[in-house]
Amino acid sequence: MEHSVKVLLYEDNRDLREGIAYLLQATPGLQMAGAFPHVNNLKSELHAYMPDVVLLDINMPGMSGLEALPIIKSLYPKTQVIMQTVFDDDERIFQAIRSGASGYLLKNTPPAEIVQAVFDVHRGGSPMTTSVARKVLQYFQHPPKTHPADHLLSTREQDILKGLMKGYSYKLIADELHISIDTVRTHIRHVYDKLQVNSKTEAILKAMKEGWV
Amino acid sequence: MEHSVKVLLYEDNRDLREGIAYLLQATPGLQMAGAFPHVNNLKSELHAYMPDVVLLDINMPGMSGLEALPIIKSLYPKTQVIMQTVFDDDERIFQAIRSGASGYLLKNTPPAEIVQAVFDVHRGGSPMTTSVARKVLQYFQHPPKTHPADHLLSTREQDILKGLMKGYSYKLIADELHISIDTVRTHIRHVYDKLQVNSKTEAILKAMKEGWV
DNA sequence: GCCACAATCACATAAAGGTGTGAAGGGTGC
DNA sequence: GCACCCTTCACACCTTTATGTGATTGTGGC
Repeated sequence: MEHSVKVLLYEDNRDLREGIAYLLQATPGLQMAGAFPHVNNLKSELHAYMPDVVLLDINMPGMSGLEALPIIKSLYPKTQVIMQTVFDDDERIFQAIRSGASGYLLKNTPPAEIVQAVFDVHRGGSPMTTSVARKVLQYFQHPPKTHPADHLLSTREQDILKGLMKGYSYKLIADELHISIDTVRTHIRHVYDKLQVNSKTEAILKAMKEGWV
Repeated sequence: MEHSVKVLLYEDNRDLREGIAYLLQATPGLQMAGAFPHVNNLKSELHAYMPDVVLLDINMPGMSGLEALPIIKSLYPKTQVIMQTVFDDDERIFQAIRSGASGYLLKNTPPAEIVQAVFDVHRGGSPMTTSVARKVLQYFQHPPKTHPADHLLSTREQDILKGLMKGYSYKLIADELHISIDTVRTHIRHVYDKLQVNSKTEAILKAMKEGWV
């Protein structure tokens, strides 16, 4: 094989940091470039060590791993980053993914798997704790819907809005719902008032942006 | 713990099927309900065994695993399905995910990990081969864009369409692009012709559906 | 040079959409 | 009962869009 994989580790817990560092350093094919308790000197450390893989704890004093991640990916896009955290809440996970994380491990991951994960990301895989993977899949199946419309718009108003979002004209909507076109106008007026828009296009765009596709 | 996890296995390769079946059957906490080389009797087998987890090969003679998956999920939504395949092409992966697969393992997965995967899905996780996970993450970061518009619509026509998609009126678009409103009309006419629509709304919806958001 | 096409503009007409105003019946809640 | 909202409808007036027809200029290919 070519050169060994250079790893940089950020982890504020000293025992954990030294433990992982020792393990990585002792693994053939891996090269432990450095291990730090915070990311305050991130840029200079990245420049100095040019790591292939960064193991990044999310919760650290000072700048968090989530803030550090986009910096790493913007400066060195090819660097693979594995996030580590005790929390598996959706928000952090998706923020990390959007920022370009290549792996996401919970802190209960056994050390041997961490080592495996480093190799995995370097080979182009994305090691993930299975519970994290599940959340990612669920996001696919049910893109998050913020439903303020449910109580903001009445059921009839939602019917009309759905009609608009299908590209229907007032007349078509009226026919489909078996009401007069003037009634459709009235409902649309109310929808516009509530969504604070004043054209069909704006209403549709807003409805889509808010997620109720 | 409560009752053991009931597993149903579909795999056309006899050696593989019997090997995995033996392993599952020999694992404490797992109950091997049945192992079949095809899904032609899927419904009756599901009804007979009521499995917690289904291990489903994609490439089988007759009905494929991808076709069987939606049937399983529609009949027994709570049943967890792990897909197994030798191919990791994007199309199959995303079709499986959309159909509700909870796990996705490549065929080179060691048997011990298959067993682990069964427990994982039953616990609510989503075991995935890391290369599959990578594709899923990439899909997140760069939602696929089909850009037929690039050559279908001229640059100016795309400018106008973008204006529409921002909710602008003809007049606003004209001002922004420093052209007359009649020119905007002309371009929009051409856009409608090319997209085969006949209203602003339809054009916007089509543009969004095609991905050029 | 000719052709196709992109980009610009103009004038005109009909259809669709947006807004003001008003009103009647049904339902919920206090 | 009364206030408030939802749903339904009507008429009027104006703006925005959609479409028909036609024209000029410039660019790139053959």
